[in-house]
Amino acid sequence: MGIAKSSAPTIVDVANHAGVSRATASRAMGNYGRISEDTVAKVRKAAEELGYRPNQVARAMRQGKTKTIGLVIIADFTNAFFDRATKAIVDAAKARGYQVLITNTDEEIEAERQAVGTLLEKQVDGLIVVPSTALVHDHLSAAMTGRKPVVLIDRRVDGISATSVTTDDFSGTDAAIRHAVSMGHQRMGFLIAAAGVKGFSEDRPAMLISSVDDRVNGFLNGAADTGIKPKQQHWLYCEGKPAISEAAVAKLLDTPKRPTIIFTSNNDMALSVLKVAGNRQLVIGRDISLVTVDDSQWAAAMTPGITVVARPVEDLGALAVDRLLSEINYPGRPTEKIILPTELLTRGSVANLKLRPELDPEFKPRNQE
Amino acid sequence: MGIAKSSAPTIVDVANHAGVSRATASRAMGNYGRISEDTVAKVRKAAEELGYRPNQVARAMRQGKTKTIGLVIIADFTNAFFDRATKAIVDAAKARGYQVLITNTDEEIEAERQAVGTLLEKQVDGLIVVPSTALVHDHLSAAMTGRKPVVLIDRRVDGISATSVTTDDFSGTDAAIRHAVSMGHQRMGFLIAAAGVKGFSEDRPAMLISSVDDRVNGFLNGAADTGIKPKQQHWLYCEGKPAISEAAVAKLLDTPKRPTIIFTSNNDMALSVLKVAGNRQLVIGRDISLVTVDDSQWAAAMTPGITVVARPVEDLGALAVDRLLSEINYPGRPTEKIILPTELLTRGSVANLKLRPELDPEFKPRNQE
DNA sequence: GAGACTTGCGAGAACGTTCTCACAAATCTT
DNA sequence: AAGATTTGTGAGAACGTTCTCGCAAGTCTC
Repeated sequence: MGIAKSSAPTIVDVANHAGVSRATASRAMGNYGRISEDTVAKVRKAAEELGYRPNQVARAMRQGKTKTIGLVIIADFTNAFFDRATKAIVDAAKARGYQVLITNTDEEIEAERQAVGTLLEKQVDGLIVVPSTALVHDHLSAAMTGRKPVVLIDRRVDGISATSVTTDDFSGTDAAIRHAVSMGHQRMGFLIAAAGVKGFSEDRPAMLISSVDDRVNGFLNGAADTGIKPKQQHWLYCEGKPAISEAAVAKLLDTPKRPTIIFTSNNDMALSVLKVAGNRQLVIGRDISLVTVDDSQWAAAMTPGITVVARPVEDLGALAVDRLLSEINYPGRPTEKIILPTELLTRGSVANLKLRPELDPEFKPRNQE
Repeated sequence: MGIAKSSAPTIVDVANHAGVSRATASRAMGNYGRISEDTVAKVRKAAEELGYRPNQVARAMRQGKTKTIGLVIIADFTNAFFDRATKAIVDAAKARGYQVLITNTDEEIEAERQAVGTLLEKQVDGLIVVPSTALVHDHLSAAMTGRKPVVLIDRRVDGISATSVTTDDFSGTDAAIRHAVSMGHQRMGFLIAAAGVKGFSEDRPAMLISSVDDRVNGFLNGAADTGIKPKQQHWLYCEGKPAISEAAVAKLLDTPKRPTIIFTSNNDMALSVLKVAGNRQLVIGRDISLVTVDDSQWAAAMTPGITVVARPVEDLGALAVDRLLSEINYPGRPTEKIILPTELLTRGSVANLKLRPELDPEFKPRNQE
């Protein structure tokens, strides 16, 4: 009841309606300080009647805490990481009373720098960042100096003390190679996402993001341990555009003694393999084998299923929120570089050349019957 | 330079450092009011030296505008809509100087109600909502009464005056049916996502979300116009969980005269078809045909490609931001129900039974040679 | 039953900005 | 050259909260 107000009711309206002071009304709504139960009930009732909603901007202004975290993420192409991580982070934050301000950098450092700046101006309590490069981190360090905790996910950055939550891509790729070798594969293609490269190239670029670097090293380790000779390896570092990676796949398939298996460092490139192989009537898991990083619904549903290095992205997101909030609420906590385990999910996309050596186009039958 | 301060510099620090008043410093930073160029330069220099960043919370408090919009979206399973729409909205908002606070309702009305409340408390300037149900909208109407514009996307809600941006799913599904008929299909399965249903059922639930309702009506229209008899239609309304939809697919494939083609109302269900068909050695586009709604990278990359009703999700997101901002900045603008066109992308997942009638398991050769 | 302590509440400041108003100095009129 | 107008600046209020402090009334202690 009462006179219709043009603007939303404030704590003053509630106080007047309940016949108490502003301070008392605030205490009643906020459950703090000394206050009698009767007064709380009276104020709550008044608030209810007026449809009062506390103004969190004003509260943030006074308390210096917005209960909001900033998410700086990369959402290009079908990036299989983006949707899973975002959902996990948003849900975990909500469960702990925080909201998420989201910004997208299309893997561009300037966009990232600007996004961090904007989020800091909005007074977020902390940041979760997928760093677009390991080379530049002054803006992140500056945020930390300004007492805003930063948690990096998916990729590490050297020379910064921030907590990071990443996955053990080295072991994942290493395991993938061993699996391939156990299935009789020797000639291996490797398609590696590299933001800095123009087109594609066999030369390793100066800097790779840490997760991709780990995948490369895991590949090398697995290959060395299983006796795969460098000559049998076909490497292509490749920028992200679908047209480019499709050309790279074509190039791999056109090599004289072409690989029997292709590893791709992300899902977009795996899709390029599917597409180009399909155009050439090559059947995955028979004529050409495929392993990629990151599981997905379609990788599991296809026939054959795609063998993948699965990463616990949901756990990663939830853990990042967990760490960030503890650094927000207990400043000075030591930071940590957390590495979550990966898992090789073997499906049908890797042909068993030991059982069916004739699937290798280079196969020469010893004796014909 | 200067004495190290524990907290971030404010406009007062800038004013002192530049030797002007708070008001003048604010004018210099904000480019408004009467102010000399010399003073602007002096203040800007001081701000630069101190590393001043305006506190947007304080600004929001004073101006009553946060330059933030709230996004209430559904991110369950692989929802192909979520990532594309989110990216489009975030990018469009950023381009116009707005940030996005994102919350996820797992298609639960209570979560939606709570999310809207939280976002309003955070004083967002407007809301973009994927409504989880068409039945309840008091919280959305209340937001609009409180002068916070609301734009609905993906799904319409009757009885609310909010602007909505949806896609013409009726025509899309209608076109899909006609295409199927032109390819010789007569017995059709239809797998329809329905949140309210337990398990799956042939009975149409009391309420479907508008986009799904449009798909059903488009199916019926296309079927009626092309002379498909109701007896040849196999309908299953189905809840979202993968295990359930896989059981529903199995049921369709087990019907005595099973459908030659299955339409699914979303990508999750299409993946269930892929999976179950694969398990039974049925090849998509040969033994069983498939059409779904929403294009995706994998649908295009697979062999055969999946025929889809493509919806302009990026346009939809950008347009939603556009409309929302114009309602924010020009209150009282008339609202509008915008419907964007869909497009049938025909790929190989629909077998041509006219050319190859023997692909129909019910095919009886007229004369054997 | 008088001092010590506890309880409940209100007055006022504070958070960092922008906006309104007032006013002095500079410039324009004729 | 005196009034009228424009220009540039500062003082202070305002946004809606929460927090600190002080004070009156109530309760305990011996």
